Amino acid sequence: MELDAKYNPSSVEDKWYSYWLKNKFFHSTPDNRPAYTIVIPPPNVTGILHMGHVLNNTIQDVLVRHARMTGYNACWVPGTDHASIATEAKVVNKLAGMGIKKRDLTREEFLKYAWEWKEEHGGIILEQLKKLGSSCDWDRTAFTMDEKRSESVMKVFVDLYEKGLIYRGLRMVNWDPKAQTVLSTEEVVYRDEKSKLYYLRYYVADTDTNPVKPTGEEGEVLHKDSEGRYYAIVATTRPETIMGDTAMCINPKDPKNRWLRGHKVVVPLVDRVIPVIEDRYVDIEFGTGCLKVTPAHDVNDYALGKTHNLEVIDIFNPDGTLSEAAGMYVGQDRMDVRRQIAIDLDKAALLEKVEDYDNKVGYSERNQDTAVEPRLCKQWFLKMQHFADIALPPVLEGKIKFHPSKYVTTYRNWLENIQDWCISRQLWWGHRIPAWFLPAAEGEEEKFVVALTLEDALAKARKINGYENISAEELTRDEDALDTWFSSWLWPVSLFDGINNPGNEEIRYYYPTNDLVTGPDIIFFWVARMIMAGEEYMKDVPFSNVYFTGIVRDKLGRKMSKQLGNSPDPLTLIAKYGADAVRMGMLMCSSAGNDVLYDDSQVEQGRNFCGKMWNAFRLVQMWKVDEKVQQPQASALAVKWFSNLLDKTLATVDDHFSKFRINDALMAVYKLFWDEFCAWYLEIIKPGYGEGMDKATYEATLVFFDKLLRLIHPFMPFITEELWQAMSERKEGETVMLQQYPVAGQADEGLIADFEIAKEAVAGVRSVRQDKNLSPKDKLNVVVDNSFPQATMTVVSRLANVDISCGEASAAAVSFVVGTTKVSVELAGHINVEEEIAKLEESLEYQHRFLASVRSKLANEGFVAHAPQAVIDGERKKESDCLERIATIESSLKALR
RNA sequence: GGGAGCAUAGCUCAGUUGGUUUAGAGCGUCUGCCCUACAAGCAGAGGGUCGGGGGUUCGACUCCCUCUGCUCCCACCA
Repeated sequence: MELDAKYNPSSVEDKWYSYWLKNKFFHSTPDNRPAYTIVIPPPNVTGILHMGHVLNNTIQDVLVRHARMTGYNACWVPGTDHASIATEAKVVNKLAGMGIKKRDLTREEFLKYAWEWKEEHGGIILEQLKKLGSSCDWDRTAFTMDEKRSESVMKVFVDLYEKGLIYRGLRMVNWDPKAQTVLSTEEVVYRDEKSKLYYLRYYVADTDTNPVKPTGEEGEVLHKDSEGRYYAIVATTRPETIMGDTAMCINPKDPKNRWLRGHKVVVPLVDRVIPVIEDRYVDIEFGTGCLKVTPAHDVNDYALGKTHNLEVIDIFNPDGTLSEAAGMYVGQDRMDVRRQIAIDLDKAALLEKVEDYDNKVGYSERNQDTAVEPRLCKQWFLKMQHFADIALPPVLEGKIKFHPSKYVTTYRNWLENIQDWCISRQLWWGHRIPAWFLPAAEGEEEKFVVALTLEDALAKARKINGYENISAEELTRDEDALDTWFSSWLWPVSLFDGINNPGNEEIRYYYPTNDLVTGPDIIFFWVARMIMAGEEYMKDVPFSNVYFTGIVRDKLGRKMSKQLGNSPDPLTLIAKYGADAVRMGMLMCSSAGNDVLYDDSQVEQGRNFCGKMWNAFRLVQMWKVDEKVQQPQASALAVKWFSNLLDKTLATVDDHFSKFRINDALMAVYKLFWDEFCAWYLEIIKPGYGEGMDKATYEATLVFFDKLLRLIHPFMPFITEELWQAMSERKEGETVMLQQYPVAGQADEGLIADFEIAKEAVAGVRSVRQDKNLSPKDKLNVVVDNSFPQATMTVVSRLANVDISCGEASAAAVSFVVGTTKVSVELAGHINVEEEIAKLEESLEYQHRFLASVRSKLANEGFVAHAPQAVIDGERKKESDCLERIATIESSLKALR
């Protein structure tokens, strides 16, 4: 087979990916092998591949391919997430572009557009994953809103409701005025913001009937205007909410404001009279110690309102504009009103001052330009204490291991302070809540039934007193959909239909899955909740290991983002460098849990490695076996050495895999191939120009190459398949991806150590050459001690281009020490005695200093008394080795002089 | 405000219960090489008082305290 001079990934990758697909190599069905299962973190169905996906999915693919080659029935289940908020927002935007408003459409019409959008854009990301080489079982591709998954969600909702874990309640929730839906606390991200603190005048209203009586206490602060009217000053960041004020609150222990006790004050501009209440909640030190209370628009104020029985005035519409209830600025956006009301207050001499103020403002995780509004409304909640109780033990007890383990603390803290999960969303794109409302009279408490179908709902409704004759038409289904995560938390179970069809063959075989690879940013959203659902519905953990990847950043450490334009397009990279190069580039710089600083140079390194493999293969391939050629000694030794080194490295790689140190495993493999196999092994056995190669060496080399390809395959699937296929005639249906992963054997450490001495000797001679400006082509004479590993001399001779012998070097030689033996390069005519003496003296001095440090340790009675024997022996060995080296250097010096 | 983590070569990071010759790797840098596998390469070299200070110990990059500087997570201070 003729190979191109350069590796061309694009012509190779599609070819082998289709081959793998055609032969269904990725497909898994239960059999008698142990299962190895990964469920993909389902990407947004209409999303496109970014660098984070590349990292995440490369790691999953490495794990899956490795497992597949080590005897497991490996199954990587792919799928996509309906991502309700994000997708609905995209559809709303698209419709807006067409001049259609969501609220002008019926639910059915809107969903028709949404499904069209999903069909059009959905699944693109899965095609992109294929370009990466992902070995997912595509026959199992799922969608969080497909039939089975939807059915699972409905069943779980009904089940949890019946267990009393789901309830409906009026709560202060986080409202996204743009998407016009409620969000869970986890979906709100807080951002530092430069804002203003407005100091407003609240005049005392009841001076006629209840004159202000200063207490005269120390610290009392009275405010009186030029006309002698008393007023309080309230500091607020949100002056636009004063229309909703129903009280002003002071701390009963605050001497500054105690004179306000029992009074009423006037809300500025609004002219509503509100009471002054007292509560220890108020921070005396903050602002003026006076707090305006707006129960409808602040969580704490709501709590205050409850204890003090205050009226709740909701002044906002769902879209964040002011409502009729505000009485002023009706219809204007809350942010515009904030600016305007400051002006109006100032004009009315009700604005005392404005200060700069840093505070945190909540935004929707999905929508970074509209601040979240606390809002009082009725929603569906899931009680979480029960789930926290069942999800904590498996992680604390190590049944589930987190990599890195520091996330156990994060996990624990969250579960120990768990809040109920708001699961309803005012969206149409999602799983519609299976609850039906019964007709109820005005002011009467709402009545509803939760059921899988309308028929069930009707049957349930008819059992309620007074509704025995209700008809299906009178039931109205809840308009809301469920939080996206309410379907993804079932993912490891629902993918194998474990909810609808408990105990089926697949769920029994594939569950629990093995490893989960995901980002720490969704540890609460997803990881924790999957553990909850797994424990609730399978009475078992959903996975044994969670590998948390870092965030992909640019080389300056900035997050990749569209705005910064610092996020390369993975497909462009793959087209330019090849998928294997991109995979390797991502893997090299990623240790579990650490952020990844991405730089093109890493991918270039991956590309270079492909080139190296390619060329090494070309070299081996051009060799011809000559039966008449005897195996050279150097080759025989090289074969033995590399075989042992391979065994040693395999053990290292196994160890790295077992600890999820994927990048270390890759690094070990990289060095084995490049430094050891190419730079040493191939150079030793390489026949001279035009010469044939002996059969034994050639065959051993093919065995090595085959093992190396298998070893590298999980990391770089395409080039390894290409080369493996090119190695010999392969039958249709054969593939490297289903070969056995190389198994480590016992390595001869002594042989490897001897060989290291030889390598150092070679490097030493080369260094002398470079130093003396001698061509590598000129053969030199080298003399070594008897202690030099004799068997390796032939290797030194070959690689350093020297004649090597044991014995005494002449005076005209340059010497260096390798380990404890002397290597001398005969250099008659090239030697500068002064220089060599200086060099040797320098190294002699160094050895003496080292000797002194070792001896001072050994002379230390404490050391000798306390240190373990092995350590003391080690120091003794250092001492004797050092003495040997000193003797060697001194003899060289003597010879020179 | 609470919690977690990090600080080792120019850059990115290893350093696994304290002792493995005087701390390692990859990339980058410098020098010399186009030698029929590979210049996307080969050969060689330089580069660190392990953030500062203190302590424990015979011995500290490793354990403890403290300071400094970053990062992340959580939290209702208007």
